[in-house]
Amino acid sequence: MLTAIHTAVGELVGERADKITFPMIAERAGVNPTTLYRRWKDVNALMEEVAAAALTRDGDPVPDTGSLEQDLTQWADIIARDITRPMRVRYLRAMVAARIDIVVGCSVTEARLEQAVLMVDRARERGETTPTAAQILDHVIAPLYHHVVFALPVDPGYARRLVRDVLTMAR
Amino acid sequence: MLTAIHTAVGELVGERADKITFPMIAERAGVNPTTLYRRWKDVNALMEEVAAAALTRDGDPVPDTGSLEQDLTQWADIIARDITRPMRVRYLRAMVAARIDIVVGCSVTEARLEQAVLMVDRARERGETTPTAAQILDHVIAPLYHHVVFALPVDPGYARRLVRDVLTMAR
DNA sequence: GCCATAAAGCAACGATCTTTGCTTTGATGA
DNA sequence: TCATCAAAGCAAAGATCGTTGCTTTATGGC
Repeated sequence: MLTAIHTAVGELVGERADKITFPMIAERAGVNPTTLYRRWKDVNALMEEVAAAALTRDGDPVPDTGSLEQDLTQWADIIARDITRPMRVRYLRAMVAARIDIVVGCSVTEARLEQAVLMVDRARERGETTPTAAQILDHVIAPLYHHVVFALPVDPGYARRLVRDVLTMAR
Repeated sequence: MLTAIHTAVGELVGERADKITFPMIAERAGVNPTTLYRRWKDVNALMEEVAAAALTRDGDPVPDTGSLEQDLTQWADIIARDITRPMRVRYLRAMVAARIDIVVGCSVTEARLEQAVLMVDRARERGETTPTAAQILDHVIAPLYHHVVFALPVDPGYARRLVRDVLTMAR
């Protein structure tokens, strides 16, 4: 029941991010629109719930190659591939539009920060000189998201360039 | 007439970025809704026009202090103050939501790029070693917008820190 | 000054969303 | 098993949006 609703929202976000209504969701989920109107304040409230479930997803494994440069390159590449998927782009847009950033955006960023901290800590234990985790967020993650949200190109070499840039800060 | 419509849209964006309709705009502007339905394809088309007019605004003067670090610091500070204004934040959100990024987002980014090029060129003529204009966009502008869009804090020192970071790339 | 064309207003219609009262289903505990 | 209460379905009414045909106004050329 509830999962049917969540998947229905997910499908609709994947198809048309513009103008998703309760009746649409209800039809897909095979429930009565009234149920949705009664349970959630509005469509954004439901979307927030779905986005939180979809994006706060489990800990992706963090690369551990033995060199921070390799780790970051792989990591940035994975993220770049992930957030440029049309479906994911629409999720991001929908999130921003629905103002669910305060809740979800922060949790996503925090997850990325934790991953960065992990890689940086390992590198430091190996004796490498590293940028801070916050710098990695600012100079690798932020530009990637910026390009996605504003529909700027994210070619394969771009993530690599960002990693190269942030590493020069450590020297 | 046309300006009345534009200002009406601006007001509405400033108040409620969610669900702006032609009848709302028409009422504010003192015109008939039909006029809007006939002239613009949909609300997004009108929003795009207004956003373009509001954001492509004239060439803000670019700082010219005689040192790139000073220039960038002042510039980033101005931008940070500008894009954190509640009204501007709502504009950005509305833009992203309405998918008018492809048109407007690019033009805004291009304007920033031109400004960065100007400052970098001047610095190079003075003999300074500088990052590229593209790097300034990636590592100063992008993190600022990222923080705004995802509702992360943009305290005064943040812009300064970004500038410091990007300058270390040039050495 | 008059006519032609384009733009804006008006009004009515249809479609869709949203709300609300009431009924039905289903799960829980005595 | 039955009683009870919460949650879901149903149906009708109300509100808003979006569309379209027609009328009115204004602007420019002759």
